[in-house]
Amino acid sequence: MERGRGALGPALELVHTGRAPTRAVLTSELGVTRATAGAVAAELEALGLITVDSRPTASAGSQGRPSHRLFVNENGPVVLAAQIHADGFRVALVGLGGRIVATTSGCGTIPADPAVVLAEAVAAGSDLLRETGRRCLGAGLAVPSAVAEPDGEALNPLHLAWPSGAPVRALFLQALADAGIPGVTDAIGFTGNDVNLMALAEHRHGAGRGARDLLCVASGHRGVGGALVLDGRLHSGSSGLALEVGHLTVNPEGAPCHCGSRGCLDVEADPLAFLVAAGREPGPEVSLLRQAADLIRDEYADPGVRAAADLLVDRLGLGIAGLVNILNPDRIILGGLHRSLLEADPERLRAVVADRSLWGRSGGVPILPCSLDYNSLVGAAELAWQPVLDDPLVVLER
Amino acid sequence: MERGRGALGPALELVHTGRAPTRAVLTSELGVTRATAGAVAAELEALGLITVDSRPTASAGSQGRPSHRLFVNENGPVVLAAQIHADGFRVALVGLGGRIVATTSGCGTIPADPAVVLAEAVAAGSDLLRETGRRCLGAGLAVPSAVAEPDGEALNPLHLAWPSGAPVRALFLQALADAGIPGVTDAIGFTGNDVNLMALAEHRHGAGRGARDLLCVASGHRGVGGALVLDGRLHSGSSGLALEVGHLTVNPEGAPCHCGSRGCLDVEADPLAFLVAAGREPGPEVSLLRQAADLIRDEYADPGVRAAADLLVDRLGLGIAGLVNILNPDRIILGGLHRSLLEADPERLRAVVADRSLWGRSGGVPILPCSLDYNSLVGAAELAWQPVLDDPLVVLER
DNA sequence: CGTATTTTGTTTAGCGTCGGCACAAAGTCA
DNA sequence: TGACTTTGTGCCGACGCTAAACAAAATACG
Repeated sequence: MERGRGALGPALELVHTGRAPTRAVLTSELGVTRATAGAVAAELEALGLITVDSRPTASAGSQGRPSHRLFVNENGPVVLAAQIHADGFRVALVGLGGRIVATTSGCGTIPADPAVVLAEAVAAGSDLLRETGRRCLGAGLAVPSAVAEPDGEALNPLHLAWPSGAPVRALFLQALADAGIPGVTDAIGFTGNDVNLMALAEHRHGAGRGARDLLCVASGHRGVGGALVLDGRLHSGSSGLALEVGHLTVNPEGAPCHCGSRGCLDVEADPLAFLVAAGREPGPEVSLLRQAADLIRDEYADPGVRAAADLLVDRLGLGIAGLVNILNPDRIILGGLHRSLLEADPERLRAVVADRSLWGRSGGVPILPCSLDYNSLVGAAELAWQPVLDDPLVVLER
Repeated sequence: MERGRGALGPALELVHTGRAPTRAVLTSELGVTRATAGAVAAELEALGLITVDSRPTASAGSQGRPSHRLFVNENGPVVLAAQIHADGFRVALVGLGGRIVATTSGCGTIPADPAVVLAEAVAAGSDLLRETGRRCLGAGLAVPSAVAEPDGEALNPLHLAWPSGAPVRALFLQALADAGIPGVTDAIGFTGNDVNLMALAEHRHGAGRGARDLLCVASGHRGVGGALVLDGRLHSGSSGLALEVGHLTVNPEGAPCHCGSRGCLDVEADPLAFLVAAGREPGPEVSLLRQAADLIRDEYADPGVRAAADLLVDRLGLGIAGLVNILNPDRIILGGLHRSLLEADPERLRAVVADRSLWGRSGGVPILPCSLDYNSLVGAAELAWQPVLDDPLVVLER
């Protein structure tokens, strides 16, 4: 009927990730004619996904007719994103462009039954949907553990007191169905490890934008997680268990690890390791990450704290160098404790990585702190948006 | 003009990799109608790339009209593949389907000037082309070292006495141009690390067929190499230096390595390490790999040899388990010495990997020996075939 | 042994999607 | 103000596919 069907998804992704501010850019990025790009934009606008500002822009610079500007529709549909963490859960409605439209959280002890938490989170999301009146096109969930494919089971969710192997995806889908969230069918509901989702979010909307091979490393509470985005897609391995980087050996004389080895990244470079190295007694009141990050922020001048930070940076650098030798990414982003360590002394970590990775060439890879708030939450939303980005028509015409 | 243009490349790849023996299979694999599949097959036949056997097949089994069978054209065009190794070079003409049409080799000491060797190899390939009268559509080169992108420079070609950073791709292209090989322009000539190319070949035509995430590990002379094929494409990292797996720590108390650490896979699991562990003096007459493989084949019953093999398997298993935790492949293929070790005792290696990888689930990944002769050579040919597989028309209509 | 059934291959018609092109619109530059 | 540059849009035609009918070649079954 109309022009521009095949290119609909790629075009939406370009606007979504902020890489197509105008129809002219869309034309070149998609490699189609202006006519087709115009038709694609018109179709996306008709679908309510993007808006076009055709007012004469006060354009500075180049000559020629100024472009109309393309925006994600700020009042368009949203997806429901939920994140479970050690201290509770957080739920958000996220629009295209990774914009958080509304968010709420629930705190307190996480019950041992994941179904209860997920039902609470979904109920909170349902409330948000009712309050805002937004149309919901999907839902995504972030959990702080590995998620095994193809069934979406949480493996070893250590700091949640959940049973290992809990079928979180099925439970999440059930909770969504029970809540009767309009627009979300059984087929749409995605689940992922929180570091994976941080990587996805940072790649689309944050410090990882434009990277082809993006490596993320983060430590939130206990242990160290990794994630890899290749050509814009999350690489989670054949069964979802890739980038379990916590058991790289970074200190042959180090502390024993439950994996049977010793000196693993997991036990040498997480918040607890940092607090212990700094000679602080970890308190139970706030999260280990918060305690560690506050210590770096407030007492970095203290020699003991500084020494502990340097030690952890050296260990972390060894682990990252190993990953650089294996994955050869073109950008690295750090989250959680590692972000704090990087920001406190960017040069030390870069030097260690460059020194221990095999070729100066790949050792010179940029290492950046993550740049988004709630990046796992936004990443969970990306999972939910993916079907829309793949083909806007089939999802919207339900 | 005709039907079936967009699907031409995918269709050729299906026949090339042996996944489309008939038009009927082509129909379902491409997700098109029988009409289109027929047109595609006709076009590929007209281009001289495939042949169709429409004789009434003595088909056993299913009912209905028997399919005509599709074959790669055995008398069709070829690509030139060259491999440089410690003992000399080998050159082959390789047709579609990874079939080696003709091959020759040059032995002797590799001169310190790579341009000389490459010119010799290309000259040998030129002779083969003249003798066979085949049309040549491209050329690929395999070298036993990392190859840095985007310029194709060989880094640390330790056992070739070449300078590190030698621009082997440019030299190869120059040699091809000097030889005036018809059909090969400056734009077509590809270079890759030999383990990478082994992985590519095994994925397309060997033990890796059908795998989605394929990990290869091999040791040919000194050191250990790795390679990864993701979704049918070689993952060589942002600058071609991915899967440098030789410096994974597999023995904290092990021998020092030139990288500054100790107990690296490179020095713990290569042919030299095996010969030393078995108490044999490596001789200079044949390659270290040959000596090690012969020892395993002929004297595996000897307690010292057996103990050395077990030790290397344990070290190798530790390294592979680390890779499994990071990459989560769905199949692993071993080459060189590691193939011999695997074939001598398949269960020991599998047990070590399963034991040391984090989840039994990903620990249960199949580990297989490589199955092709000259797999690096065939892989180099795959590099050269790739443009044809991507779009048969642009390459053939020159 | 002949007919129905199944599966494959081919032909024809039709249509959807995109490129090419001409033209209009909206700015800058001299 | 007029020439130039760049962007947006409408129209037409071509290309590449699907759909549907038909033909061919085997098996299944009475």
